Amino acid sequence: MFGTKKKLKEKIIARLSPEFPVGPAEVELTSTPDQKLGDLAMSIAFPLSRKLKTNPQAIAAKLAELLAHLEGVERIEVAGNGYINLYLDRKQFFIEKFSNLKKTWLEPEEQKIIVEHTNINPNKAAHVGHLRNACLGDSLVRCLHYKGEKVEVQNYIDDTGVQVVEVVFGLMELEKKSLSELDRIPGKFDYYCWDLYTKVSRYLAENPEAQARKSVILKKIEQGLSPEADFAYQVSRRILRAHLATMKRLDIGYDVLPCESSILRLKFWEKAFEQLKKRGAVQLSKEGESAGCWVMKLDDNPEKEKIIVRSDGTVTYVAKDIAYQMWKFGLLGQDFYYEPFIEENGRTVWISSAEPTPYQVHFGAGSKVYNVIDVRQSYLQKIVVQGLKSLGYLEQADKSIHFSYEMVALSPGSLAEIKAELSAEDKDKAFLEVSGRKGLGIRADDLLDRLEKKALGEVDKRNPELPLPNRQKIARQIASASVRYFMLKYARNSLLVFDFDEALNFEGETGPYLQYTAVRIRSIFRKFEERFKASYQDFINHINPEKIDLNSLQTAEARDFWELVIYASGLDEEVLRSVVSLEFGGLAKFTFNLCQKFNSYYHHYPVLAEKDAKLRTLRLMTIYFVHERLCQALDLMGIQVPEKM
RNA sequence: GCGCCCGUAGCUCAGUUGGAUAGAGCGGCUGACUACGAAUCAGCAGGCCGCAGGUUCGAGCCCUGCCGGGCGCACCA
Repeated sequence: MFGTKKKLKEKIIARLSPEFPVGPAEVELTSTPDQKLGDLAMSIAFPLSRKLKTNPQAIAAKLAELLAHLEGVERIEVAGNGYINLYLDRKQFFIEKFSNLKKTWLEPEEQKIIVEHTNINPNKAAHVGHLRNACLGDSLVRCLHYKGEKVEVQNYIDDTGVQVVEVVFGLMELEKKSLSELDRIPGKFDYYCWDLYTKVSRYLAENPEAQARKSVILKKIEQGLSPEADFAYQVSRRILRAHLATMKRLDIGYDVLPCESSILRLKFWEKAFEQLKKRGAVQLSKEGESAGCWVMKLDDNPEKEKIIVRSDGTVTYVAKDIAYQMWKFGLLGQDFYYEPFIEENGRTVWISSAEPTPYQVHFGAGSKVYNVIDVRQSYLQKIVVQGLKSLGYLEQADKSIHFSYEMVALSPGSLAEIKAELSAEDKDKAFLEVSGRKGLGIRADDLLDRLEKKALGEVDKRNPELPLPNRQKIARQIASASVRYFMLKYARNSLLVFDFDEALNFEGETGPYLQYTAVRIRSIFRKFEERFKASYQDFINHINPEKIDLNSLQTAEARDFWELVIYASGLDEEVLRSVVSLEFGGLAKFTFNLCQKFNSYYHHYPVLAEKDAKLRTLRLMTIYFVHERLCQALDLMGIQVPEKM
């Protein structure tokens, strides 16, 4: 559809521009509210009527006359009080789309795009809030790939921050563990730390004097002194492995894991600081509350200033982030060293190192950067961008995108299910924010386990003849699809109140519904091969699309066929819209609607049972067409199609 | 106090730079499995789009004010 519109638009402008003041900005082809009103609509007559001070209907009639006999357009009508509706040449359209199923009209625009997502503090298990981040980020990556962009996926690891420090504090001071005992802690280490982290938070709240001991540990970790730094290293690496394993369950992967410890040891900040000072982007505050600190003034509010370097010379989180952001754009004049961390499906995931390594790989230096971070960080992200601006990197500041989304909260029902202990104040709220510190959260692996268990039960009922490993694989695919669709279907600005009943539903607008639709189409393909003793793919490849006869279709079927075809052709546009708006709800909705339309079609028109060979072939082509588009859409959402369901 | 976001059906949410008759899912009520798989489909009920003004050919969408809710505004990350 994207390609069709693009071509049509050019032709329309060529026809109209000699007589009317119209250009690419004015001519907009939109869909009609009803198929009866045509396939594409233009509302250009309305703005023109204002400019030319005549009534819109008269202008529309004139325009329609100029547009008569456009290639690919069967007829044009003026409708309503001035809409111009285009009816496409259906056969030509279908043949073109059918013959170019693997092709996209979208084109890459950037040299290299960096997408940073997941970014979980390596001190506890991943929870549902992190899943939203990773699912959004991964779908963006997939859509950018589809568009033809070169993409690098980064997952930033804050392995020296206070969150890790608190777990180290817990291990050393509360649990009295030695470094060698760490490896021997049984079970899921990320779960162990989940509990330990809340225990430490409570301890620190009750024993304020312990803060000093914690600060000592923090300093030692930042300076790389043992054994504290070794503890932090062990803890963060082991939990990082757990996080990557969790994300792998959702088919989410990464190219590189830049670590804060590397940023500190390679002195990235010092390089950034020099540039900032030279440019006057930061000033040494002489008076007031911030005396002795290096601060950055805010563009939109000169009264306010943000502290970048503390009076004791240590750097804040934003400072490190500015340096990191500069590195992403290749503005630091320095790179990390790298070593392989793990291998996933034949893809190496690299991790940063402060020491030279034998590996000649390089990351960063993107032309555009997306940071997938929740909305609460908007203020800090703005400061990071301002840092780039005040250094004179205007283009980079412009292409430094904060992909923000609202947080995940828990419904009262969900809180009851995890047996959360709530304060009197929290009990009255309609929902509660996920909090690792309080231990309030649904762990990602717990959710996936529950979904898999439920899915396996359903698969067992329907496909008892399948071997257990197959059924388990299907259950995993269903659980993953369920989570991914759930995380994508909401607009990113809307607060997601997590509820088990909704998340565990496999019916209606859910991931499994989409999978089920694809499975049923494939089931027809399989039956075709059994019945006709021929490869379905070969059959499709040998069809001559020119020979199809759409006029032989009954009125209702012609309508339903066309609706399905034209809707399925909207994928390219939907992907582009997702990438531009960073909203994936539209893509999710598109896929769901496509499935609904197909399921309805499927109930009305038998395919294999159809006696008329020509009609059967046309229906086979139709469902093949839908299947291809559907699978592309599913892949963009990271949803796999099970062999059976 | 300042800034950002949200308010649409009983519930959870869509609504494509302002466009034609505001849509889904869940829940409720009717129906449809000897069929290419019922994790499905067909249908019914359910709406002062928070409230009040304004802008215009046209407003759920834009502007102003108000009401209700959330999140930011640290020498925390």
